[in-house]
Amino acid sequence: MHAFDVLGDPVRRRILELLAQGEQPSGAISEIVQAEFGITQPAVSQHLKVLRDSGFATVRPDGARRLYAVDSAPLHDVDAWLGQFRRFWEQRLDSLATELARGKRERRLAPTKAATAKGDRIR
Amino acid sequence: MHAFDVLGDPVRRRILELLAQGEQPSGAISEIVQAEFGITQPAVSQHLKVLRDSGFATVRPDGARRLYAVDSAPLHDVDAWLGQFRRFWEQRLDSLATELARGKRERRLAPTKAATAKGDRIR
DNA sequence: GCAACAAGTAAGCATTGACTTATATAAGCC
DNA sequence: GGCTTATATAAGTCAATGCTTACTTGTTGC
Repeated sequence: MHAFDVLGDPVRRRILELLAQGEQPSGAISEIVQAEFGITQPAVSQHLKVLRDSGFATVRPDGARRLYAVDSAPLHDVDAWLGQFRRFWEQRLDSLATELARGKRERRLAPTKAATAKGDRIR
Repeated sequence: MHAFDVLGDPVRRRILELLAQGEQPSGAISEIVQAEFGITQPAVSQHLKVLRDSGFATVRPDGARRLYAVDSAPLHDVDAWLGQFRRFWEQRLDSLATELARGKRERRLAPTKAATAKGDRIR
């Protein structure tokens, strides 16, 4: 199963969010997810299996419990794939920054009608 | 359909990769994808519809053609979600950098048996 | 040892979604 | 106007997946 398919399920995303806060036993995860999504313990266990098999989570036995933790490797891969699109929003942020800088300079020199009409506040 | 579900499909990911290189007509995309995945034109058109409906792509008519382009907003959202895990691999990179620096320093001062035994080359 | 608990597996069912072929819409061209 | 090209939509099929209930496995504590 591809990394993006794994992340396609809201339950699995929620589990990863919980694990992002640190290692947790199956039971604690199950309890929260069952409450939030209204599904049974086996259903959660099946999702944990998917996360294990796809490398998103690691398990470590602790007596009768299983402690789950995030393995960031596949998430890193996803991040890398997104990399090829990052310039799109970074570019927009840059031009926004440029725009703001220009506006600020203009206001500093001589406040214009255009600048104030757009709803910009002069600080 | 959730952003991650959209990205779950390999055909849609490929289309986005193609669009990352710039605006392109449906036909050009279709041609490539059909060749690579062995699917029909309507199948590609349906994927384009999903990308449109979910906000990943925008369309603009050009005569009989439709020019598609990436809309980065949902990709940016996905990137933001990944943000909560970024520290996991950044932390690992930091410790790797530290480790390399330590190794380099040790080798510079006095090459040890341990360092060379691990297969490290002295440059 | 055995009851209780924690977690995973099995089997079956329902839904979703990605594909196909067939068809519709609309623009380009002679 | 009528043929061709470009793209989208409709309807139907099939496989994948996420759920359920039932059951198994392994650990704890008396």
